[in-house]
Amino acid sequence: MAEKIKLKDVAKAAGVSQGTASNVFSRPEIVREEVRERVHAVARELGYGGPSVTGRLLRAGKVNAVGVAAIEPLSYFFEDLWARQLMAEISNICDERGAGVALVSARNDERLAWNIGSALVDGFILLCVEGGERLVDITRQRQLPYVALAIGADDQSVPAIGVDNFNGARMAAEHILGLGHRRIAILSTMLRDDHVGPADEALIRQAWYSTSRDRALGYWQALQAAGIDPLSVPIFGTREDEGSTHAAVAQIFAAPEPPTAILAMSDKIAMYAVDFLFQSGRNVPGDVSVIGFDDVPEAAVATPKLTTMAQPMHEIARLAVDAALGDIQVEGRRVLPTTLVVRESTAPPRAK
Amino acid sequence: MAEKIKLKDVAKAAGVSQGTASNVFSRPEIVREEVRERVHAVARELGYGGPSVTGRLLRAGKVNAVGVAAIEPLSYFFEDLWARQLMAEISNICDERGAGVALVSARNDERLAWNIGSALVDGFILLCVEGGERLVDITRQRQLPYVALAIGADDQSVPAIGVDNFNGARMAAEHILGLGHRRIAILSTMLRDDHVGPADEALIRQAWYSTSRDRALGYWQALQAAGIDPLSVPIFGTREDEGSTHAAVAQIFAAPEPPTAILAMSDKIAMYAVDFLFQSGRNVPGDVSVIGFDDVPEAAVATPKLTTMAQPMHEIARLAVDAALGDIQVEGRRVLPTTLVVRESTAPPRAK
DNA sequence: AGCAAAAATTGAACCGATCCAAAATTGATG
DNA sequence: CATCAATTTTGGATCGGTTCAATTTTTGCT
Repeated sequence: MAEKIKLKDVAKAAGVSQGTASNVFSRPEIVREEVRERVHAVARELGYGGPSVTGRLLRAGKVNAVGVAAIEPLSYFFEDLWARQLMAEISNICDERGAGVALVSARNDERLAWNIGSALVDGFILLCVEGGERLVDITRQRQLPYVALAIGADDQSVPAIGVDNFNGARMAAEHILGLGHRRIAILSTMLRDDHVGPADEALIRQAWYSTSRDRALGYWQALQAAGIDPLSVPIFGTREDEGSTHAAVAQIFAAPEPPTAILAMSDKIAMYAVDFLFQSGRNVPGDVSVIGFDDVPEAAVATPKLTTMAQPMHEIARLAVDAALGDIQVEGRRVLPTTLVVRESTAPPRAK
Repeated sequence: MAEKIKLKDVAKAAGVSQGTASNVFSRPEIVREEVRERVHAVARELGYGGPSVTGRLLRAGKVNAVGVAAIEPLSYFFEDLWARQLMAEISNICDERGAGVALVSARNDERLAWNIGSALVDGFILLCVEGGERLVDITRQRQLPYVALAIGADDQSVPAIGVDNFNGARMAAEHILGLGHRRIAILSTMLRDDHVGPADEALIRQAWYSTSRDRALGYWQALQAAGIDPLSVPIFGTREDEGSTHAAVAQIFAAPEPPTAILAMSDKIAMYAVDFLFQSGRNVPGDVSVIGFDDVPEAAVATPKLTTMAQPMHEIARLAVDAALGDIQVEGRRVLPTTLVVRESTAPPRAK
């Protein structure tokens, strides 16, 4: 079988310089039509597959692709609700920009470092759901633009895009309070890696994940303003899975005066909670109102359709892609507002 | 701001040859520890970010990544059920192999050609749900290994991996017939781009999509063997969406003697059908049995849990990745068997 | 110490294009 | 026909590493 044909071969066979041959492919408008056609003809004849991407790349230094990275198995991108929604938005933006998307990930730090180190991209979008710090550290090595999403810690030196968790949570709580609820419980996302179950004030104020902490604080602020002592409302940490959520709800509703509303820090938690309430014969929103957070696509088609705080996913994705491509510079943390989406899972408490 | 540091600079500063410096990073085991450390120290001091991927690449000629391509918007990969499941498997395999995954797509042919032409990958996996022919043509240009999945046409010159649609469908029908059903209807995936609604024999035998045709023929074979005239069982083409499926089921159940079982060529169709049956007050599997095809993840959690023919997704993904990476050679069409997964949506017909 | 074998290091070629300044060609004009 | 400007083409430098044959250094053994 023939050797791999390169530009040089084509140039020689067509009797032009390599420079001209190169122009035929990458800037056809500057070469005389006659020459252009001859070169094309020769190329076709020789079976030349067009300029090698790698060669071009080396010269250009730009790949025109963004890498999305997470400390998770690669399949995380296709399985996790939030990641999926975000990826859909990110890929749409990349489509518009004509940029490619590469998925980069590994649970193992060493492997991840290698993958991040060798990904062919112009910049990274970091999905920092877990181990955000490490992910950022590893990415820094690469010396490419990057931006962190959903990062827990609030280190101002890392470019990050996040939502206003505090005010989002406050608005969620205000919605519930505005409906007239007074007995309320909170279902939290992870506060610390090793914690599940009832949480106290200290644990919350010192939570490892600022997302969870800020949302809790937002809820509290609204409760306080409504004259309810935040410390009197039960707050349970969950792992955002069925088991820990059901356990938490079970414990909450075992109390003598169970709540009439639940503030859930994620739609996933909210949906598991709704699930459990149905199974235990309670009606949502008839007996209990539930409000989620994030507005994942499933929230709109769940039964009942979930009331929740929507993250401006589209804008997050746009900013993230621009930052990763180096088109804009994100310094410190860029905070975006959330909006309340009222659907069917919240209603005034049943009149006594 | 300093210039970009390159390997050469590090080598000079550390007083070693560029070759040695290169080895420090890519084959550390062959350089003396003392030297290795000195070079690393210098590199750190200079702020060297590790060997540039591009440079390495140019030499190596291998990217160690597979591209997955489709004639769809990029977000298709995160939104479509089947694509998602497949991608999850593909990415797991790539994880194992230490290979990266790049998503390549566009609805527009020209853009797609450009994207495929400039994707930094070692090979392609083609998701040929639609316009498979064109996708293959475009990919061929690139002169890299590729393999087509779910391709409709059966051109033996394109390396493809598919499932045994004929026998899978036959087994599905045999399951239904084995339960005692005799009045049956078929809901088909697209037979031709322009067709929806009742189909006749000619249409099926000349279907544009061999997947649909083979499944239909498989059903017929089983029906025939059970002494039922295939031409007497209604078969409706759908677009695999809610509208066309509901319409088809409505029409089917408007007949004086409606069927007691439905053979659906995809889980998506099956789920929409179940949906409609519930809405019209019929019980599944009490009144009507429904069997799907594909075994998407949702089939296992639907209500009722869907009986279906499982595609060996894991193996498909493994073969596809190996082929795209050029590790194995797929010639012509490689056909994999499907397996029956009995869940809750099928049962014997109600005794008369 | 002497010498062969093993290990480490070097230097230059090479991967496949793009880019740019300089040279060659073409065309218009006086 | 000479001159000048505009258009094309050329050759060689460059991007940032890897690799391999050749060379130098180290090690092991007598």
